[in-house]
Formats: sequence, structure tokens, C-alpha cells
Amino acid sequence: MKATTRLSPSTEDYLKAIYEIEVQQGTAQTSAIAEVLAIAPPSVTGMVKRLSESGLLEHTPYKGVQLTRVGRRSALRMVRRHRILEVYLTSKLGYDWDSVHEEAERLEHAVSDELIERMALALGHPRYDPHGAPIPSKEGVIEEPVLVPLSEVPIGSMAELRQVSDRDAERLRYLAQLGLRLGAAFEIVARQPFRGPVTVRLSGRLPKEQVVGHELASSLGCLLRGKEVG
Amino acid sequence: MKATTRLSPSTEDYLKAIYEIEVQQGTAQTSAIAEVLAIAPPSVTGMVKRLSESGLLEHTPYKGVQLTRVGRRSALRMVRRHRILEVYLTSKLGYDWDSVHEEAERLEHAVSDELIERMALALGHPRYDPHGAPIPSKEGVIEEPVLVPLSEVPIGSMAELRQVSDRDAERLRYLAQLGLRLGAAFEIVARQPFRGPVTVRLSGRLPKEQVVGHELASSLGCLLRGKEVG
DNA sequence: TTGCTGAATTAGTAATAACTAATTCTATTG
DNA sequence: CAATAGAATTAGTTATTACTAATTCAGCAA
Repeated sequence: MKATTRLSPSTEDYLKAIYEIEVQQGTAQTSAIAEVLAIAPPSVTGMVKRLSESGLLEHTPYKGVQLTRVGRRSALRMVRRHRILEVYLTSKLGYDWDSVHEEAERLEHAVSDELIERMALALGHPRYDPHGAPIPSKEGVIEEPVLVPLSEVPIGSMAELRQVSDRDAERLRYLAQLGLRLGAAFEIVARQPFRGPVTVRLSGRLPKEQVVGHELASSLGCLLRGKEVG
Repeated sequence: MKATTRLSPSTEDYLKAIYEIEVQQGTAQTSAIAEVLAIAPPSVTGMVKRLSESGLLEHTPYKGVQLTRVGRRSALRMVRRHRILEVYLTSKLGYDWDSVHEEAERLEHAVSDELIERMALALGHPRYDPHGAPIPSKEGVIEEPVLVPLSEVPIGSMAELRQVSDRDAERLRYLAQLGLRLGAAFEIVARQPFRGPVTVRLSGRLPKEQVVGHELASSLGCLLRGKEVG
């Protein structure tokens, strides 16, 4: 219940994971947390109990958890740290978008608030990380943009790639290789039913068609730009 | 005994502390380690046992410990990390010499070797940290310069301040205020007996005399420049 | 309503690394 | 050479946070 107890790195990981699951799924279940953190479910139950006793989240047994205001605040602090670090490592130290996540994951527990603010200042207070994820303000305000998964963009639409998941380095390397970088514009040419692949035609000097599997497509956040009338 | 087991942050702290005590005192006693790490002596005994079982150091009970080759290698890796971080934070992010130590102390456990090498490259492979301490090479080679504590510089000599301890931020702020920065040149004017203070005359546009207490003086590493014949 | 399935929880254990209190050793001193 | 002070160690405990195995619960289907 104490307001100013330092959180352990484990606690920080839980809060951030729960925040990210809440954004995607609304409520965070034990098994989802366990999967994100690569931890056995009983370990999650135990930790969740401690976190709810500290007032960081509310636990409805057998249902799931929700961050309290205090918990969300701490989670957003970690999200800010992670994303500022990713931008810094990419812009100032030559990291690629597929390798920053792992480094930031460790550093986010060790940096001071001061260092993060110095980095943010040196970067000109960036609004998005290298994967297009929005960066919360120091005060814990975040603007989650409304994006549509590529797997759900209507056929014939023009769309722009705005955000990708940073979890899997292999996936990021593959995307770069396909030409699917942030800001890439394309038309959705076709989509196979039954969770089948999506075909897109990338705009550019020589337009290229690419086929993207359903799972990958559902991890790509797109901004719709209206129908192609050509 | 396994060669490639990751070391815990605690282990890394012990090895670095022991290395630094060895440099100063030749051999590291339990109580010295306890003091540097701000830990109770029995905790040190316990950890030392584990570390010697892992082959990182040799423990002669009731006498003290010595790093093995493997232990020294790991210690120097931490020393390199710490010092590169200090230079980076100072040169690239505007930290002062009195505030970098604490930040580096946390970061040294979290950064990857790759990040350290990227920082070293961005800095042009610096040889000294902001407090004048030499930076070991990636391969674990360090050149400990031969310096004389200010408390032992003969009266009448000219000397240059080359290295200061980074442990105490207050002390560093005080030194800066006195005008005792790295590279500062001065003549030793007087020294009181019985561990008394040292009086130095700083060179510069308007030479100034400063009195430095014995304890502080013994933490300042000086390079002798010969007698003043003026 | 009963039973099943999968998710979640409880129970019990282990590793790491700290602590205090009590004991033992080393080295010095008379 | 015995007494003793101070350093070091042993003994026993605590807090975190993970694990596996066993049990319990929620929600759906028959």
C-alpha cells in the first residue's frame, strides 16, 4: 500500500506485460501474462496476489486482472522508458529495429528517470518508437492511435503501415526484407478466406506484390487511406 | 566451475569491488568488501564461499581473497563497462562528474557487450574515465598509471591532478569548487604533520592557495612534475 | 442438471542473497 | 605463554520469485 516503495524488476515486467495485454485484449488473464513473460502460470498467480495486495492491480480470481490507476501509472512509466530507449539506441547508436527490443528490455529496469529525460531531450521528444508505437509522456499520458490490422483491411483499400510488434526480431527482419517498413503505402489486392494470407501491392517506383500470412498480417497496424480509384 | 554461466548482478558487484580493493590494498579482506558494498560481513563470507566454489576467486579463511584469472577477467569487464558508461554519460548526455557514478553503477549490469562497444566507438575509444581512471581494453588489459597520493607528494614539488575517486559525489563537487579538476597543476606548499592538511598553490592566471584535508588528499592521485625552482 | 475440459489456484519446494546472534580464530600484548 | 580484542565464520532466519504436482473452479455441452 506504500506509495513510494521501489518496484522490483520482476514487478515492473509484470505491470508492463499486463498493460500491453489490456491494450490488446481488454483484460489480462493469468495464462496470457504467463505466456508474455515466459513464466509458468502458478508463478503468475502468486505474483498477482502480491501485486494486488500492493494496490497495483485488482484481481478477480479465475477471471483476470486489471491495473489500478497507480499500477497503470507505473506500467506507463516502463513503457515510456522502453520506447525512449529504443529510439535512442536506433538514432544515436546505430541499432536496427530488430535488435533494439532485447537491449531496451534490460535497460528499462536500470536507467534513472533523469537519464530517460536526457535521452528524450537529445532526441527532440519523439512521439513514436522505431516500431511505430506511441510514447507516453512523462506524466503518463498516451495516445493509442486507431489502427486496423492488415488482416482486416478491406480489399481494394489503400493503407499505410504504421505499427509493428517489436517482440520477434526474426519477424522484423523478414518484414524489412519484404519492403514492409513503417510508412510503406500499399493497396490490398486480395485476401484468402479461413485465415488465409493477404496480398498487397506496395506503392513505389516499381510496384511489387507481396503475400503476407494471416498471423503476420494481424500483427501489422495500418492506417486506412481510402479506396484506390485507379 | 562452468565457464559460461552468466554472473548475477551481485556477483558482478563483488568481483568489481574485490578488484578495486586488490588494486589499492593488495589483498581483499572480508571487512573491506563488506564496507565497499555496504553489506554485513557474514553476507560476504557466504558469497565468497560460493564465488570460490565457482573458481572466480581463492579464499584463505580468516585471511582474505584473491581473484583468479577468470575472476579478474570478469571484474575487468565490469570495470570497463562502468568507465565507458561514465564517459558516455558525461560526453554525450551532459552528466557532471559527480553524478555519473551512481547511474553507471546500475547500468553496468544491464548493458550488453555490444552496447558498450558501440559507445566506445562513438567516443573514439577513450583511455580514461571522467575521474581519470584508466579504461581496460575489451580483452581485459589495463594500464594502472603510477600515481602518488597528494598526501605523499613532497613539499616544494610541482604535481598534476590525474585521478580522483568517483565514490562520493559530495567530495567531487567540493573538489570542483576548489578548482581541483583533472589536469590541474599545483605546487605543494606545506603539509602539517600527524595526518594534517596539505596546502597547495594552484597554477593559473591568478594562483590560489587551497588547504586540503589529509583524508581527501590521500584520495587524489597525482603525477609528479619535479621541483619548482622559482 | 450433470459432467467435462481447460484455466486457475493451492501446496510444497528450491535458489539467491541478504540479515542477526553466537561462536571461533588470529594476532598482539602483557 | 596466556589473555584478549577484533576480524571472520557458522548457524539459523527472512524475503523474493521461480518451479512442479495436485487440486479446484467456471462455463459449456449433452
